[in-house]
Amino acid sequence: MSRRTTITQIAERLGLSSSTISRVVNGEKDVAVATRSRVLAEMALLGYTPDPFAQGLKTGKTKTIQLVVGEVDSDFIPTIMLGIEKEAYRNGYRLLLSSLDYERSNVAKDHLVAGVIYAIDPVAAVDVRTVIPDPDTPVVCVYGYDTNNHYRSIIPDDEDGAFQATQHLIAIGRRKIVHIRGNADWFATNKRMAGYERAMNAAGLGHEIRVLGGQHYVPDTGYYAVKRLITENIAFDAVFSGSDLIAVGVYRAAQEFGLEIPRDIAVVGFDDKEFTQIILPSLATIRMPLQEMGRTACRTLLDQLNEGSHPGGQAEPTLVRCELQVRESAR
Amino acid sequence: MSRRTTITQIAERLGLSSSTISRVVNGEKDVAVATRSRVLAEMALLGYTPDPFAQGLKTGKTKTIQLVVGEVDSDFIPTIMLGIEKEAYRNGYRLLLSSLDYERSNVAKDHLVAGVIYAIDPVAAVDVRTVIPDPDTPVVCVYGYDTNNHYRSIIPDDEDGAFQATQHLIAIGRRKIVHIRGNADWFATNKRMAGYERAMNAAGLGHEIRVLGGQHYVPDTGYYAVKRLITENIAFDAVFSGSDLIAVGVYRAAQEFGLEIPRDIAVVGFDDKEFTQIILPSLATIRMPLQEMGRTACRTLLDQLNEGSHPGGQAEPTLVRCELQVRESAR
DNA sequence: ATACCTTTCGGGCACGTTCCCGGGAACGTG
DNA sequence: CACGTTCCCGGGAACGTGCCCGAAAGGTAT
Repeated sequence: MSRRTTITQIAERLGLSSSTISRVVNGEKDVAVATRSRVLAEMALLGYTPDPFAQGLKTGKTKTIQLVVGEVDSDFIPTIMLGIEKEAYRNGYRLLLSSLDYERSNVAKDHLVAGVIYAIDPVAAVDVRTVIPDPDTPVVCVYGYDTNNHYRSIIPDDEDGAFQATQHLIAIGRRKIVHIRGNADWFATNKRMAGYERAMNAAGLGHEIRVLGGQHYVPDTGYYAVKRLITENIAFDAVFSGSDLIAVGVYRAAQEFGLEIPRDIAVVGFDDKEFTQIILPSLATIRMPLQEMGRTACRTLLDQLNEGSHPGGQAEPTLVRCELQVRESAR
Repeated sequence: MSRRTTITQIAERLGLSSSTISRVVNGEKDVAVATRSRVLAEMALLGYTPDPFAQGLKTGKTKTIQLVVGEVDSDFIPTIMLGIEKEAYRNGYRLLLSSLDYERSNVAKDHLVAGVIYAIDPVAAVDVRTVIPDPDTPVVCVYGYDTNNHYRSIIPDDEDGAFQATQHLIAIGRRKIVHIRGNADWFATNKRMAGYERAMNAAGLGHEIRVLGGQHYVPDTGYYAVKRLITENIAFDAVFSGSDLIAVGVYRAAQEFGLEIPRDIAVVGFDDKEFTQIILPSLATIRMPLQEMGRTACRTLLDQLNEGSHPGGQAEPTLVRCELQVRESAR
């Protein structure tokens, strides 16, 4: 219950006015070097921190950014959050957490937050403008993206990741490389397929391009794709899976039909989920730099906040480079 | 940039005083029914919400609770967070997110938060009192617990979970059940062993009790334990693993030595990680009610906030019941 | 009729901070 | 010496809300 130290207390103890203390707190120029250091010393002594409420009330600005997540217990969001958090706190910003389900219409309703970061699963792409009531609050999307590019967004470079995966399979001597894709509702599905095709064409393997799947991102999609290849007697020596989960299906089919990984078929997945290092053989995959994506998203928002410059018209999503993780399934 | 509607605006439009509006906002009794409804209608019309800054400045109280997490990208924390979040927002509280790493000494430093929830990995048990500067701020721990029970904490009932696991193995006809435990630094390790022993004794299998492991919660611990059993020619028909990760090691050893799961040995893990449903055969395990734990933790904190009653002396941790997930590895 | 209580409402100060404005001292420049 | 300019610093009004205190109106008991 002990009252916190205020700006006026310091002023009285030093025989100054509260205005002066305020000036040194905000780092303004109109204060002598001697007085400044005196104030700083006293502040440190009493352990002064400015009252966020009084500050917010007076200025109308906040050092709080709202973090809206689709599902907190999604696989990737937490790591993204970690990146956002580091960057935010490093710049003296607080993080207000809220789930999309429970905020819906009242995101940034009270002028309590300086900006909003949307960390949403891209599958459930929403028109972000419909959710933000105030068109003036800066918004940045990460992982998912705003459907009409009205706000800036940071997303993984799926196309390049797929390119790396395919290129690696080619590099270890595979030629008949099959791509098993997920459902096309998700934009990344096409990006990954494009990367696969580009790598094949670049290696002069355009005639070997073969794409299967197209169902959901679950093991069954991989299982049935491989099963079909075998029953139809189509030769292949490698699989680039649209996701790690699809690769699990490939594993199951391979085991069932007596194919050995990676001897008979090499496999590369996408996502770098935890189990890729647990299953046998360990699954080579594409790792998305989740933490860096979060960091970049926060950085982008902070820049908008400082410059006060609004993105204005359209803005292409910023792509972040993915990285190949070479493991037993593809070497 | 448009200014928000304030309490005084409503007062002027209705020919009342700001005090009256304040009274109806806070639901106090000294206001006529007629005036109350008039004010409420006007509030709804203008879309009024009280300014959190002005409120906080005046009252010194906040509707914000601080959520301190060990590692956001830990396996269990996110789901716990989800439970906390639901309960918090349902009661009109905001959630301030901060990581232990970046907050350390300045948790709840400014009187900005009403209370603190610690969602920490229990392995790195900290003396929470040393981190909270103000002894008067209510604190609740979840998943991990305060080493000296100075604050209330919500943790899974590891002992009962282990009991259920062992009991199930007995129910499906196994007798020579081995327990492979993790490292004893973590308090839950002993709880789980105790549950195992209690179930064995209750079934009159006390003479069959056999505990191995004791190293870290990694696959190798399970692998070498099983390897030792086999090389020393000790008969066993089931394994209760201290964690899912340890069970993975059991799987590997079983495969290496030609033991079939669950025919030769049944396996039950602990944690219900995602990969338990991906590996073959799917791993039976104990599921911790993470979301409910979060909910309970938040509920507990809110109760403390409302009653203003401090836990006072010591408080035993609240145990939340775990649930057995029967899968292929143990049926 | 007076005294007293209850209900309903307004006036006004305070919370801690920012910011505009103005004043004095010091420092030049003609 | 008079003047303008720069550098420091204080006074005081807000920001939107809560809350204490008192006032007016109406009712009831004496």
